[in-house]
Amino acid sequence: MLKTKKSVKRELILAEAAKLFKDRGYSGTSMRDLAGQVGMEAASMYNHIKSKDELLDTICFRISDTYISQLREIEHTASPYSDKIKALVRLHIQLMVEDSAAVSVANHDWKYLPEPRLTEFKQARKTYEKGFAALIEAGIAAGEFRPVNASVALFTVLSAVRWVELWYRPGRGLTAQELENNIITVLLGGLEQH
Amino acid sequence: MLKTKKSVKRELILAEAAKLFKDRGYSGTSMRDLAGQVGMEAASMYNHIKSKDELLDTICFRISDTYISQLREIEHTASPYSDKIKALVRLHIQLMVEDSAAVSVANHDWKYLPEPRLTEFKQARKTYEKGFAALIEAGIAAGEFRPVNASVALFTVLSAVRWVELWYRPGRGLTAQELENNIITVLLGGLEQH
DNA sequence: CCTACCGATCGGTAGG
DNA sequence: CCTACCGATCGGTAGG
Repeated sequence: MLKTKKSVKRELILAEAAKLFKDRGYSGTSMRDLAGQVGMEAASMYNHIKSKDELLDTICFRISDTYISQLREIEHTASPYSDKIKALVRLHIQLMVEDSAAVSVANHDWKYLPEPRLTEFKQARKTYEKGFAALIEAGIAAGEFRPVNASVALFTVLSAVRWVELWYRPGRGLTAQELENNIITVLLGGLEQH
Repeated sequence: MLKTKKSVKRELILAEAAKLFKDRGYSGTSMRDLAGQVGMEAASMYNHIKSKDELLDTICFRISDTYISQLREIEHTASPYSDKIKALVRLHIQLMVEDSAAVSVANHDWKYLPEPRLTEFKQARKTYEKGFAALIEAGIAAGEFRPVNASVALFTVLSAVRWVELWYRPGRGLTAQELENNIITVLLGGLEQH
């Protein structure tokens, strides 16, 4: 019972931390800022968390774990490579729309992770990128995709999805579905008419 | 003579500041870190600069001025819209390759600008985005581009170019030319075969 | 361009 | 969960 209440408070702190880290950056956010947002004194938060570093660590690795487990699932489906790539693009957009603060922190503030977690995070990201690139290369080998440089295609696709976090506001004209469809059209079909 | 030497030193400080801000963020970089990189004491830098804020301001507005003046030039050329978009994509990639630290700071740390410069920077960015989006819409109206949502296409293109700053290292397999050509192929032609 | 230093704020702990 | 407080570090200034 007590344990449950504490973990609820801990989740609240994590959620507010993600928002503040997104808006002001990890270094730009003080534990007193965060405490104010949560509604307690800075010292009191240390009953729920170990340190500022630990907040960043939890936020970053939850996101990277999600990406990697979803990639594994998609790898094991039997469908065309273009469908696999589309599914990954939709995954990125959905996560960004659902949990934009945490995704943003994992994208920008991971560099403040202290060792050895910094190295572990970079390795997780590399694992994900290699799996994604392998799908693109397989798609090229299968004749589904143009013979572009797979790394360039990978990063073009991955990054094309990242400004969603900066400008997309749900309910301002465009639904998440329309957003997905438009981005996939540009990335898979290209801007030009054929 | 003295004036020249001072401005040379000032440019050195600006260049090192851009590198540190890129690597550690604006808030994560102390004036003592920067002084160490430049080779003087923190207090001595204030003979060349006014404040830490002023460094950020100069870096950010130099970049936004460059983008806007180049956009104006491209707008006034008489060429197909797809060529105009390609020229803008090449401009982004070239600036990123040539001056990746400053571009990175203008992309990520502008939010630490103090008012009223923060508002001015946002306005400059909006001006650029509107000009870029207008070219995409004109291209759609002219039948050159698919009828996608122009805002989505704009941000997909703009952001597709941003991971260049994170992973591209000159002379590691890919030249800047090959990079440009591959990115343009994916964005304009699409990943899928047609 | 340096030494010496300012007040403010940082992440975190002690003790209740 | 709070008050009180720690040593460290921050951006910046005075004065030479």
